[in-house]
Amino acid sequence: VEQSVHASAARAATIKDVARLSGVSAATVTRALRGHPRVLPETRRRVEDAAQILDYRPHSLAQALATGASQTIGLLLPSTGDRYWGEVAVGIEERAAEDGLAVLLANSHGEVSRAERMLELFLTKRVDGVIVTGGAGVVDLGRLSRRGAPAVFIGWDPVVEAGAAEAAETLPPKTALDLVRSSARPDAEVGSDDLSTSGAAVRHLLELGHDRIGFIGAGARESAMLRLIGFRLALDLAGLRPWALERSDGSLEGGRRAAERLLRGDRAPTALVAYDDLVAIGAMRAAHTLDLRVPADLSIVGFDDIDVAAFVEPPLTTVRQPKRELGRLAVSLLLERLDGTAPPIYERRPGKLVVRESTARRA
Amino acid sequence: VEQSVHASAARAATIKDVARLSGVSAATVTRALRGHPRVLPETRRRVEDAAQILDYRPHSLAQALATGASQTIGLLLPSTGDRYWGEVAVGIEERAAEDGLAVLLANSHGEVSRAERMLELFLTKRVDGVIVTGGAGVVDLGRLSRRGAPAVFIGWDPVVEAGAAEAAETLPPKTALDLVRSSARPDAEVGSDDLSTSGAAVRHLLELGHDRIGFIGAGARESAMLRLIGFRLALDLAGLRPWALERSDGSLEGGRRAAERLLRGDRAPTALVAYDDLVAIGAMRAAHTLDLRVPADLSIVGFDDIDVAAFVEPPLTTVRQPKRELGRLAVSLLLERLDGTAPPIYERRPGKLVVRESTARRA
DNA sequence: TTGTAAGCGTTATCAC
DNA sequence: GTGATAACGCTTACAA
Repeated sequence: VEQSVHASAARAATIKDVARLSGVSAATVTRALRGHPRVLPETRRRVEDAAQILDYRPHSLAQALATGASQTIGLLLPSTGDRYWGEVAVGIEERAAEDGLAVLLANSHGEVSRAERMLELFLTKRVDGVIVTGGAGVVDLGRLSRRGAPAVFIGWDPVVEAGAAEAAETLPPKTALDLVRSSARPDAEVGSDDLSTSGAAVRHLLELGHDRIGFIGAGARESAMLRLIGFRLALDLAGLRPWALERSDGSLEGGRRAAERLLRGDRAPTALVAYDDLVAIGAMRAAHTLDLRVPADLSIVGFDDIDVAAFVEPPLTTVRQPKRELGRLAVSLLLERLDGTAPPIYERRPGKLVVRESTARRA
Repeated sequence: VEQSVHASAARAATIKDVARLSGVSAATVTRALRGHPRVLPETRRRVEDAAQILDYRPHSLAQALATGASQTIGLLLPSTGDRYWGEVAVGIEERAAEDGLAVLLANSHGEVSRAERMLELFLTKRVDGVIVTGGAGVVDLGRLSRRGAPAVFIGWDPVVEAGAAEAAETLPPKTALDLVRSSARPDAEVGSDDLSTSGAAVRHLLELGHDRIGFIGAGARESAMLRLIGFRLALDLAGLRPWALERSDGSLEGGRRAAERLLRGDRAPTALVAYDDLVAIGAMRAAHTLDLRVPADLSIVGFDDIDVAAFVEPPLTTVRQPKRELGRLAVSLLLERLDGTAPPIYERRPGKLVVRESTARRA
């Protein structure tokens, strides 16, 4: 082994260096530093001092190899560029850091093959567990668990037959709900309480006197279907029917186009519930283009309360999701699963209606 | 060593298993699998088959320990919740994945202590290099290099004296520029070409006949100072002076407040260059609140072209930054530095003016 | 071309 | 309480 002349300056101190300096064995160094109960206080002090002097940091890869735990978790996001998931990621990273866990990041961009590849990378890197976000119903749950990596999902998308999105629109709401919920699910999943939260949005519009309320969804992802079903359920309760339903891809442009279709017909609604804020902002754009005033001619409510929601024109009424909290919660659940198995869990957190200026009493 | 009866099912295959099955030594397995030139084709095939059969994946932590390279880089962001940095992160993650590098993520939230702590975590995890984004002028460059971790910065904030932000406003532009550029810099840095890009924004407004042009900055971060200086330089060239200067913290709300101050006075500008799209959108909000029409009464141009920029009311004229490209570039530069040292580099990428509806000819 | 053996930096299991 | 010593899974001289 080649060693530079200035070895001490170049090379990071190892446990052996500390052992030598403090006059004990490497084994004792570990014990002293890891808080093992049976170490003489005096010994512990000597070791700690030596470690301090040498600026010793345990080599975490070596630790991982020896212990079998890498103290690292994998985080699979649709995209860090997405402001919703970006915020969720903040909560995840924050909570993980509190427990000294490092976070390995990957974006799936909604592509199955990419998701699989990145998950594989995580497993190669020997993560202790993974958090999969943004509905990757396609992820092979079996493989994950076979490989011994506990996983927590945020926003699981059930693997449903082709017609699921349509079913959520047409089947009796309760039936549709059963259908959505019947799919195989992961052991641990957290998310927002889409069903009730969507109801809150509808009730707000009902209170404002609206009865021609439309909905713009976002395909077959679970949150979209649940929000739609919640929407229908709430209308049912008021003895109303959805005035119009449109689908989008959940993007700004998708929202704009869907709203355009909705508003150009002769069955234009007076109020609109959008899948999320992005779709809602897209819809507002469409309204403006068509010379409709928001909220005078059209009320709009979104979901999430992303940061710009309060700054668009007019400021958007929306249902705030506890984004960071969801992230933190996911890590906590994962932590529980890291040592031993925990019971299956399906946690929903409520959103909160934030009334701003995009909704108004029906003209 | 305890071994379950179903060892083969429970335990992941190691290199020894592959060696045994293919009838060679572990050393040969490595060589065969890593593409070492001197392996008999026949042997290589046998090994590959065995690996395939056993579903063998090298334990990357063990590899890292043996080779000294973890094939992992650390990414320090201000926040994944920030849409600009979120997009940059997409480019980084994407480019890294192409080279099989894993990305360790951490958010600094602009806090020095947090940044230091996370950087420390990265080093503990033995990352091969780090990418530090969003102006962390406070990061101890010396320590990073002493610890042998190459670093690439995206958006370095020079460590400047307290009055720097003011200097950028008051000193002769060229002098201010020298001042900003005089600060110690990291070896490798990439970013947008703020100076020229800002000029493009100003020229656009000049062409529209504006001569009362204001600027809303964002403190002492380098990009803010350079954009301000570019702004002043471009006005100088036209024989004009800045009509008004305001500072903000670079947030939506900060932009709103700054614009409010600017627009309520009797020296209200007819056009505004904002530090970035967030500030610009905040400013638009202020304008609307004050019953000013955009762009009829006030033209506004932003920077970045974040996704909502095209969907706010009115759609925002802005300078598009090559966000993902910057991220990719940073990884490429880091890659060069990973093996051996590369020459210092300071790469600027130009932005592109995207004219939409928030700017118009002066009334 | 291939095998042997040492080593990467820890931790865990024994003894003492 | 502490020290040897053997793992952990892989790579890389050095021999053969």
